[in-house]
Amino acid sequence: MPELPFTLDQLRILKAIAAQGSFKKAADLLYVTQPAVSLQIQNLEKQLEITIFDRGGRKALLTEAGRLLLEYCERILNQCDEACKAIEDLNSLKGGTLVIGASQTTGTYLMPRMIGLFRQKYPDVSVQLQVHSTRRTGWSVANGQIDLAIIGGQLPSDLENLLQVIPYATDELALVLPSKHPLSTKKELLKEDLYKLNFVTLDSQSTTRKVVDKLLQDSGLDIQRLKIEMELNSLEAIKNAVQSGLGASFLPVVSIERELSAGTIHKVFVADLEVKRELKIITNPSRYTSRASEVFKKNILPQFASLESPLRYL
Amino acid sequence: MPELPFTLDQLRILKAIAAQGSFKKAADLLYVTQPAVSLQIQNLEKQLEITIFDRGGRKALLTEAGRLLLEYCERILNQCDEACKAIEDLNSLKGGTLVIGASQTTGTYLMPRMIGLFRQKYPDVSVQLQVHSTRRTGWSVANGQIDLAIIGGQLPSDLENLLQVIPYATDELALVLPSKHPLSTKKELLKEDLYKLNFVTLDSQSTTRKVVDKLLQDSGLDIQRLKIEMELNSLEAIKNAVQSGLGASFLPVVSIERELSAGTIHKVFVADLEVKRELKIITNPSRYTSRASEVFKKNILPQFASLESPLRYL
DNA sequence: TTATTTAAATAATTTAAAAATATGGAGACT
DNA sequence: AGTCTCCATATTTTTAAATTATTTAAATAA
Repeated sequence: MPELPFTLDQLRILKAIAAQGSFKKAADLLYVTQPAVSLQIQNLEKQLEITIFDRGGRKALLTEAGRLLLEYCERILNQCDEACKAIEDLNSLKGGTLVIGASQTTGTYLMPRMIGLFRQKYPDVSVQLQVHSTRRTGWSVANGQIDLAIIGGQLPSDLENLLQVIPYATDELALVLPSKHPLSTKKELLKEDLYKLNFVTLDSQSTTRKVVDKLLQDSGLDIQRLKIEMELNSLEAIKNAVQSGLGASFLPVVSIERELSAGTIHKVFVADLEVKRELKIITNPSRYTSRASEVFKKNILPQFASLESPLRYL
Repeated sequence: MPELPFTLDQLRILKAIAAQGSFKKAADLLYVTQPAVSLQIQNLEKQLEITIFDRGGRKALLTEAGRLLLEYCERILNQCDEACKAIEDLNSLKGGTLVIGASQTTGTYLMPRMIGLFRQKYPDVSVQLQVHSTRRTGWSVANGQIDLAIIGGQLPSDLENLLQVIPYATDELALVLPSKHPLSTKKELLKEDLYKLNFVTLDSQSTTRKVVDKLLQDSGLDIQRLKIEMELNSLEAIKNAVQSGLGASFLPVVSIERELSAGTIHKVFVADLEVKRELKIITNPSRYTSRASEVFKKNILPQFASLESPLRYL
């Protein structure tokens, strides 16, 4: 690694003198005194072993070596300016990439709207959405591949300590029935009614499925007695199955907003049963937090939910 | 003129850390202590308002902003290296341009050989030869358009003080006759014999012509009585005229070397008459002297002549 | 777990570089 | 000649950056 025989300040001074044709004017332009300019150029000339300016006449004129150096000087300073701009853009969210992690549910129904809002405000930041399991999302946040994620399940305990986990919103998993189902007209079901239903569920690996099972079990239900018509790995598929009258399901309300208002699916309350899960924001506190990530967390997320109110849609 | 938010040293450090993956190793590489490296990066991060390195783990990893900055960093440092190389080349005469001025005579017969020798030694320095009158050459040297010149005439007195005038060599203006001329067999002519000759001369504007006229006049000759057959503006044309038997002429010996050895022109001595002029090197002491110019003056010129010996040809 | 190693941050001191102020000299213009 | 402008130089002051020494934190090994 060779030492550099000049500094950016010297190049800046060189450029200013060349432009102004005068040491004095260059000094004024750069808000320094004239001797400061003289000394810097003298240093530069000493270090490069060249004469840069002809100081004889009325004007300070570049020598051949000076002109050569000036060419490089301009290029270097331009690159510097560009670098500054790029960094500024990054700081002011006019560039960069935000990588967001989410589970299937939030990734499908919630994140697109959030990302839409974010991109509307910061169209120059590209956003990448990675939909994975809670576990894998957690690891990605831990090693920096994901800036910020929303999860609905439980993190492995080792990750739990490593990451910052902030409760974000409550996601209700509503019991939904086909609109033609006999029980769909009732205002409220009893827990025992659940045993009469045929369920269409997510497959047993899914975090959401586990959460539902656990909550039902905790509320005293025997999940073995529940009849499972079929297991599908896509919420959309389940929704279609329910709408076709194939069975009932516990689905996140965020995923059935449209169907509820269209009346193609019925949401039914069950006495003494609330199937809810906490959505949590996870970040890695020991890693660099990009501005984009900060902004997303502080400005975008709160617009969609708070701890007190359920998830809402803009 | 915006202030620059970073220094080249900081960029150098950034690059080193990125390459080594460690602050410590970068410090070793740059022959500074580790705190110096840390502090500089901290300054850089403060000034740019970004985080550049993820220092959490075993290795120092670049953040997104860091990677962005590094890209520019590499480009900037490369340009710096290139600039250094270009300057070095200039210093070691591997580049640059040498502008030489000369009068018609020296420019035609002397300079090509000198420049040939120079270019043989320094093939990467391009040389430009400007043939002008003594007056114009002088002004060009004064305002820096010409690095160095050889003149045979008298400079205007204002330029005389401004420029450095170094006697270089004596250029003899020999009386030449057609080889068939009756007088060409004589060993030596008398001054009076000149009145019998028909002269082919340079036009009266020419410096060389003026010099010749003045010397003849000074030696007691009445130049009005000399018969001038014709005035031409080219030495080559005069040489041809003389060879064709149209008349005699006073010509610089440097211009008739070939013809003398071929015997197509005869050089004749005139008793008590020496038509000689001083060739002088002129430079501008108040201006930057390029290496190429220095070398030309110190190494090339002395090989062709000295004050004691007349001009010689290699 | 605890000890050990390694890396980076921090604190305090020293050193060095780059400013400013004041002054002097040379060329240009009146 | 006299004045003005511009650059160089000398000296002092200020500021910045480097060093040594120490602390903190993380990763590795016993």
